[in-house]
Amino acid sequence: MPYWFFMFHLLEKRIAEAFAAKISALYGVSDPVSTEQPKQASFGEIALPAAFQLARQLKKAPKAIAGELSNAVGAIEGIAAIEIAGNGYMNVRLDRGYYGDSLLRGETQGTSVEADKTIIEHTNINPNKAAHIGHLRNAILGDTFVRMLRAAGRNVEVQNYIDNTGVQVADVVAAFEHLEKKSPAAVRTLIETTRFDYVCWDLYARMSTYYADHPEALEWRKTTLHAIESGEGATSELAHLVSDAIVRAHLATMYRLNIEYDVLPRESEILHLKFWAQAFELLKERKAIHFEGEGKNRGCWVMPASAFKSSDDEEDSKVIVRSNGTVTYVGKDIAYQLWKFGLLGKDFYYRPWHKYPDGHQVWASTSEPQTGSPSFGRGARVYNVIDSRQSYLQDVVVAGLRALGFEKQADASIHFSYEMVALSPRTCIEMGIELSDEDKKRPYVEVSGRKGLGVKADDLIDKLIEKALEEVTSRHPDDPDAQRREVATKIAVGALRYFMLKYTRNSVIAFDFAEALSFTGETGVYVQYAAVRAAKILGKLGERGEKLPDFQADLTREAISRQLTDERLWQAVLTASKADAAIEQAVTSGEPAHVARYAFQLAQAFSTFYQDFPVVTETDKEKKTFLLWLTTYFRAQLEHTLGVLGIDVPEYM
RNA sequence: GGGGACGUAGCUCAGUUGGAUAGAGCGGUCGCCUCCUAAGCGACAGGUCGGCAGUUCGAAUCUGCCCGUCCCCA
Repeated sequence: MPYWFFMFHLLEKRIAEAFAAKISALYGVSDPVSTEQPKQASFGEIALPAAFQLARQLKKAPKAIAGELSNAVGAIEGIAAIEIAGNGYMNVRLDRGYYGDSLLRGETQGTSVEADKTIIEHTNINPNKAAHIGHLRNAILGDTFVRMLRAAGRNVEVQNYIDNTGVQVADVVAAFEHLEKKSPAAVRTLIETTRFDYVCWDLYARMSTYYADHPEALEWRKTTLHAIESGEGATSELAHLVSDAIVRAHLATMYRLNIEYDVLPRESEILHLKFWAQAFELLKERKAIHFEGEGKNRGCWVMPASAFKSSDDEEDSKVIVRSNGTVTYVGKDIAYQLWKFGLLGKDFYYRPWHKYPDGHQVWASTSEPQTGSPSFGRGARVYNVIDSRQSYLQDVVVAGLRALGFEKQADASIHFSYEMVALSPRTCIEMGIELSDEDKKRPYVEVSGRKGLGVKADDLIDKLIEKALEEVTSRHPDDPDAQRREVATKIAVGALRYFMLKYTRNSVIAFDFAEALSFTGETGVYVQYAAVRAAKILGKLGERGEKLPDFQADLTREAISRQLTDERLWQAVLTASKADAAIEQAVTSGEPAHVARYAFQLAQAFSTFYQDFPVVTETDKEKKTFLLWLTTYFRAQLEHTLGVLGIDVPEYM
């Protein structure tokens, strides 16, 4: 990564260090000096509030301290001036020529990828029906965070856990066997001839209704779960058929959104390779859980509440193994989390599952020994992208690690939580979902797979593509259909990914079709449009028979300095140079929305530049060269930032 | 009952560690295509940052209480 990607950061650091040294020398105070963005661009580029903090300790007016400091600090490379403003702010003005020159001529450093592995688990959809918009938020957040970390030089492994032995799969299997009377062969035909994930979506909702009306049918669920766990017989075969087909459908859906995975650890292998048994021994051996002899949890293995919350009430203990000997989800999750850190003492085998068009291979766990397969897991840090409703269970998992003595790994277990995607009442009505008067007044209505209430991911993507195609066709009616469709697809994906990313993680998204289908304002489409226009300027140059200048040769530092006296150009350069600072900050705060927000600001800066400066027709040679350089720089930064968001730039729009 | 999240413009949301005149998009009103694509640009209107008290030189931000919405655990 070129060091100039961090030009702004570098100067901030340089200034902070220079002031910290001077403060220490003058006042004997050794606090780190913080920098801020000035409230208004006209104040300068970097603001130092240090005088306010010192004022209390030194019992002196902030303004006087600021005056002393700015006089004493002396010349700093790359800084043009320091001004005192307000009650004691020190505002720094950068040397514009120095800054622009560094961006143009800065030398590149080799990319250093961290040795430690970061594991990100996301998507994790029950393989029993089509993916819906809630799953999209999970996958898009997870995938974007992966891209952010990789852009910041981290070594990342993407896992998508598949619960192919759970209740949800069992219910669909039971529905095929008992409601539909289908043999495995008949289901195989369905898989080959229908939108199987959609068929299962409806069937799952039907089964749930049936259970509600015929509670005795719940016995089917029990026997089906047993059959699946045994791994033998027609029912088990059916379960594998269903879940494998649905997993393929999910991966195809996610691939439409540029989302790929490295490995699919599956619950069936966790069972057959007896991960839980191993974890159970460990938990007992290290006394992380104990057998309850009395009370409501009599006969259960429980983890004391004191391990995961500020209560030692026996009532709040978490049951890990039920009195009938079956293990709870949390128990299995602890085993799985131990495996992710390489702490379980057991491992999966892997077989190739799917190869993406770019050659990237996804592996799936298997219980049969394989030759030549890679290894997974053994992470130094683990992010679990799971919605906030499960934060209690995630806390218990981390407490389990802690109780086992794995403090470091407990600290490195991060629940990357996010709020759910619900439906706006308006959208429910549009979709023909009946709402009670009470629900109509709510800001949103929760989706429910059990009721089949929700927006399917592929339906939404299709709808977005059709809408984009209309727009593309109205602008380019004569272009070949395939080309228009390709452009429309990139626009649709950009719109969807941006929509899911623009909200911070802890805000509930009340999904609204009108909003999601919007292509104006703060949208992915707006950012793509900026990137397309930047590329178009450079394309236009070629059409006119002109060549791109050799910027390093043609633009002297003096020339850059002259051009950057124009405030508008300076602000443009400044905004464009902050891409990696924005990404870095978003990584630190764990908030992909910050990258989306920066992308929008970057596109806004370009749109303003585009409006103010006709590049191709510029007659002043030096200015034209500079404008062309800035255009290439904008283009690179827009594409880089969109890439981190997983959004492609269309050929045209 | 216990734990957590949230409450900012008509609507949907940002708001870095407490800092300068609280921002953006949508919606509304009014302008801008002979010129690299108007999926764009500019301007205007719109606020008791849920309420009260406190800490502080300074609070949308921190603390306490209250009101309201949602989620989880029992």
